[in-house]
Amino acid sequence: MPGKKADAAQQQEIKKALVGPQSGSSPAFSITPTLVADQVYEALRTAILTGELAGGSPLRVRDVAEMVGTSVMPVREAIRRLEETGLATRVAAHRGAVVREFTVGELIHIYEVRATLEIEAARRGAANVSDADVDRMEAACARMQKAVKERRVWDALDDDEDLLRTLYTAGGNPVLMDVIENLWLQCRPYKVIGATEAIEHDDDSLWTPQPAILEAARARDAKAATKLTKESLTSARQRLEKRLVPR
Amino acid sequence: MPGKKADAAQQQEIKKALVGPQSGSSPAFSITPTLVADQVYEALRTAILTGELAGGSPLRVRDVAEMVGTSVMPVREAIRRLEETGLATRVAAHRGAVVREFTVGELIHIYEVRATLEIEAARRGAANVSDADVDRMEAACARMQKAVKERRVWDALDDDEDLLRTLYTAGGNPVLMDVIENLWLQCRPYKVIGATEAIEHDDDSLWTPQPAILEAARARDAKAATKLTKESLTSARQRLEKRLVPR
DNA sequence: ATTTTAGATATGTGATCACAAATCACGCAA
DNA sequence: TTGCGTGATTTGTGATCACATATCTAAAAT
Repeated sequence: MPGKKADAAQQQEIKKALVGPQSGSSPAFSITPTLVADQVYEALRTAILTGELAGGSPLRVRDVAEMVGTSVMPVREAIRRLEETGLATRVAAHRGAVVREFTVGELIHIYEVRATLEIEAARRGAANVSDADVDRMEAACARMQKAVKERRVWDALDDDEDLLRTLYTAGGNPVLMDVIENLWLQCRPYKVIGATEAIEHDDDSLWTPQPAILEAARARDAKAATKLTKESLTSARQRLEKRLVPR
Repeated sequence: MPGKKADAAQQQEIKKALVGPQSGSSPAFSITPTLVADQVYEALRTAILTGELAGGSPLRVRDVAEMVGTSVMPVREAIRRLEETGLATRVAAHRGAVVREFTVGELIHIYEVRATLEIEAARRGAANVSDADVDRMEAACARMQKAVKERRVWDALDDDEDLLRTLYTAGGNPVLMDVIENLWLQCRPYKVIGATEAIEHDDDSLWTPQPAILEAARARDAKAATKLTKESLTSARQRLEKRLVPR
C-alpha cells in the first residue's frame, strides 16, 4: 500500500512543520487575545510558504488538530481561510483540502498579473516615497545582500519583499498593496525553490535589480522604477517559461 | 436604548434577506452534495451584494444560524470566508464580524486597481476573442439594454459583467480574471446604488460604453478596447470623487 | 479472470454543549 | 452629577459527540 506509506511520511512532515513554532512555549503576554484559529492559520500558512508542506499534501483536520494541540474546529476555520487565500484547495465535497500546487502555467499567469500591478505600484511609489521610506528601503536592501551572502534564502526573500513593500505602500493605494501581497503569498513556495537554486549556483541575477530600484526611488525617478520592475518581473517570467519545456 | 432597537431592525432586514432563497424548499435532487456552509456563504454573499445587508450590519452567528435553519457551525465558516473575500470584517477578537462598509476613498482605490487590471485584460481579450465570444458579448449587451429599459438594475449589472467577463476571459489568464472578479464583488453594493440612481435620473451614460466595447472586440481592435475601458473606469472614478466633496 | 457489491474504515461535516471574553446595567461612592 | 466597580447578559469561540459520505478491502457472482 504505497499510498498509505506516502501519507504517513507526509504527516511526519506536517508534524515537524507545525509543532516547532509554539509547542511548549509559555503564554507570555498577549496584549491582543490571540485566537486559536488564527494561530492555526498562521502555522499552516508559514508551513506552506516555507515549502515544509509541499503542494498536494492533504490537510486532515484531525491530524492537524492533534499536532497543534487543539480540537478540529479551529483547524476547519483555518483551512477555510487558506482556501479563500488560494493556498489550499478543497478537492471535493466530503474529501477535504490539500495544499494547493501551482502548475508552471498558473505561475506564469500569476507573474503576468504581478507585472501589470507592480509596474503601476512602482510608478506611484517612486513618485511619492518619503526620505524615511528611502531609508527603510536602503536598510532592507543591505539586509538582503547580507542574507544572500550568508545563504539565508528565507531572510533574503523577506527583505526583498520588505523593500518593495515600502516602495509600493508609498504609492498610497492600500488595495493595490493588498492584492499584490496576496499574489506574493501564492508565489512564495516557488520563490523559495528558485532562490535556493540561484544561491546554490552562485547566480545573483535575482538580487541585482533591488539596488537599482532603490536608487531610482532615491531619485524619485518613476520612469526608471517602472522600467526596472518590468525587467525584473519579465526575467522572472522567462525563468518560469524555461521550466515549461525542460531541457 | 437606541442601539438595541437599531439592532433589532437590522436583524429583521437580515431575516428578510436570507430566508427568501431556500426556506421550505424540498431537497429536490442535488447531484453535487451541497454543503450547508456553502449555502450559508452564498446566501450571505448575495444578501450583501444586493445591499439587503447594508454595510455595518452585525453578523451574529446564532441569529444567522436560526434564520437559515442550521447550527452555528456552518455560519462561522461562511463568515470566515466572507472575511477573506473582503465582504466582512472582524471587528475584534471576541466581538464578531460586520458587513464591511467601504468608504468612498477605499472605493476609489478599488477602481484604480480595477482600471490597471481591466485595461490590460481588455487589451488581451480584444486581441483573442473568438467569434463565439463576440456572439456571447452581443447577446449580453442586448440583454443589458433591455434590462436597463425595463429598469431591472440587478439584471443590467449582471449582463454588464457577463459581457466583460467573456471579453476578459478570452485573454487567457484565469488569474487575472479571478482578481478582477473579486474586485467586482467588493464594488457591487456601490454599483447597485449608483446604477439605481442613474436609472431613476434617466442617465444612461453608465451603459453607453458597452456597445462600443463590443464593436471594438468584433473588430479585434485592442487599442480601441483599452481606450474604451480606460474611459469607462476613469469616469466611474470621477463619479466617485464627486461624492468625496458632496455638492 | 473481471466486475460488482457489501462491509469496514477513515474522514469531513453538522449539532450541541460549555466556556471565555466583552459589553451593558445597575449601584455605590466621592 | 460623575466616576468607578461589580454583577448580569450577550455573544463569539473551543471541545466533544454524532452522522454522512467517500474510499478501500474483500468476497461473490457472472
